[in-house]
Amino acid sequence: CISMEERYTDGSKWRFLEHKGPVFAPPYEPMPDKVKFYYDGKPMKLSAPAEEVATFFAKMLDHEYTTKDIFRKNFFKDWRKEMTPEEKSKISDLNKCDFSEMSTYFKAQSEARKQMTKEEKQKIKEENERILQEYGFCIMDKHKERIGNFRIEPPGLFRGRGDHPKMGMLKRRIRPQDIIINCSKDSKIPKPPPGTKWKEVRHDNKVTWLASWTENIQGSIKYIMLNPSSRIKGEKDWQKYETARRLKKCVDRIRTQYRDDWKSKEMRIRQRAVALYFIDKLALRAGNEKEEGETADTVGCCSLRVEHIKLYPKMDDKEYVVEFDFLGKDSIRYYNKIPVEKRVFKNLQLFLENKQPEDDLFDRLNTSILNKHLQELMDGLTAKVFRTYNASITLQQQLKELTCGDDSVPAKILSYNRANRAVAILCNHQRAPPKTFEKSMQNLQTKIDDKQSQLSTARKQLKAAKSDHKASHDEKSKKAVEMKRKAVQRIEEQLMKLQMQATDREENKQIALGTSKLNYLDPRISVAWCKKYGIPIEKIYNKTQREKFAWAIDMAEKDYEF
DNA sequence: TTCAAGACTTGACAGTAATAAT
DNA sequence: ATTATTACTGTCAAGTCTTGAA
Repeated sequence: CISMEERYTDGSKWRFLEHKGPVFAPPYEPMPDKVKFYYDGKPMKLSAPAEEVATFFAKMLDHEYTTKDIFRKNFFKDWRKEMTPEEKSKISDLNKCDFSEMSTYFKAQSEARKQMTKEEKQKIKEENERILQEYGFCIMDKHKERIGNFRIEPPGLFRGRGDHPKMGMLKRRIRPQDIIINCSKDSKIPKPPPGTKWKEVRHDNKVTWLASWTENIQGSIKYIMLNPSSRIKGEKDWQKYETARRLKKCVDRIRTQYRDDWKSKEMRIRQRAVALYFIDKLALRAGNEKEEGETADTVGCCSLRVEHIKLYPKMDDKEYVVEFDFLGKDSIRYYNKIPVEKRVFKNLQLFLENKQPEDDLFDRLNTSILNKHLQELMDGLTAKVFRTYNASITLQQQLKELTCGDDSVPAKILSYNRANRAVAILCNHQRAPPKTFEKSMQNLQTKIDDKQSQLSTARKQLKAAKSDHKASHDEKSKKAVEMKRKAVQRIEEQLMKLQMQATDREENKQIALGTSKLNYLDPRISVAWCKKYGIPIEKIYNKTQREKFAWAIDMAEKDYEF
């Protein structure tokens, strides 16, 4: 068994690390000559670099964002950088560019890929498997571990989320000379592709990554790291939940404290206390400040602006209602109306005084001030621990409330999903309703209707069999009654299962359960629940999830308490 | 104290594989 | 066997938080 503390006391993450380096994106294959690009109605042969970037645009032609001004502007600017001087002087207006033949060509290609024979598909699959076996694993401290992302991201056009100022920019191709390799000195150093060199080979065992490079859009660093099933990720995950459990022990004290701070003479303390209240009660993210113009305009708690909240002294039958409306991570909208305590409300009014809509709500606060304060309240406490804690405790409490021991397995699973859903709603984990949602809902309803008529038929048959038996009283008719009874029972079960499915799906239309399940819910709660109610763990976690949570599946007994 | 760089977690979603229905 | 549907996996962007230098 591994210890709760870090494996090494000096902050090192490993002693030995050996891997084969990353897999690069396949090189660009020029268009066949018959596929033409047209400028101003006339065919024009592009140089390979310009053509490659043009194909990125052509591949996206069906997407709405290729019509957006910013996207087009950014793309065109970066595209021109790849052109020869002649191309540059000729191609001056994106609106005169016709990529449609390229687009058609790619569609045909993807159609052809779908039409491949079984053998061809099998061959590709085997090749992928070979690459996985060769590059997808590493050795870390005597263990063979799965690597998370061993393929380098291919070049393409950047599509940020939401209203991103950099959408359409060229994400450049990553070459071996861009890559920093990290491994141990005494390992076999990965070989760069023939004729190339790595940017650097280093041996830093204070970090967990195997390779890194700097991407050109934001200038941030990207990493190759291990899969969630690895020891190093698993231990970290466990640690995260243990920190959240420590918060459970002192959360009452912290709540008392911040409520007290609502009355503080100092503005910065009041702001800190109100912000913390939101983080605790609404599971808001911390909200680091962001560089303006570099990313989409999104906020979290500390970066909320005046324009993001509205105060209603009275709304319907409630008093002191705060209405939140802002774009959070990934530009997902957060909309919520909640009644708050009078003191919070009065404080908010105070914070809003003499401010413009675009001013910060908490002008005396940022995440680093808040986290410094939290650190003093509990070792290892930061804003995000509240999200983990509230998510996990909600799951545990909802499971307790919703699960009925006498329920069938599908009913219990519906309860589990509802508990999971409560968490997803708390964390505002939304998804776009699946494109085929309405249709698939209809299909399910048809199935239910069919099943219902099957049931009534079966019931009639049972009735008939019974009266038959009453008349004859022989063995054969008795058996027939039993058969029919079983048939009815079976159909009833199937019907119930379908109805459960329909309910579950309907309630889940705009809610994404995956993120909370993977990142916020202490898996030991789920494992314990499965054990307690005799639910196979496979019903809750698929294979990947079971691998990620192997530590919890090993560890938790039916009486585990978060 | 501020700032940026760095390392790591969290997040929605698209493409693909697996399974079910026809 | 083929097609439709669902489940899963990989992708890669966007957060959080820490650290170290100015």
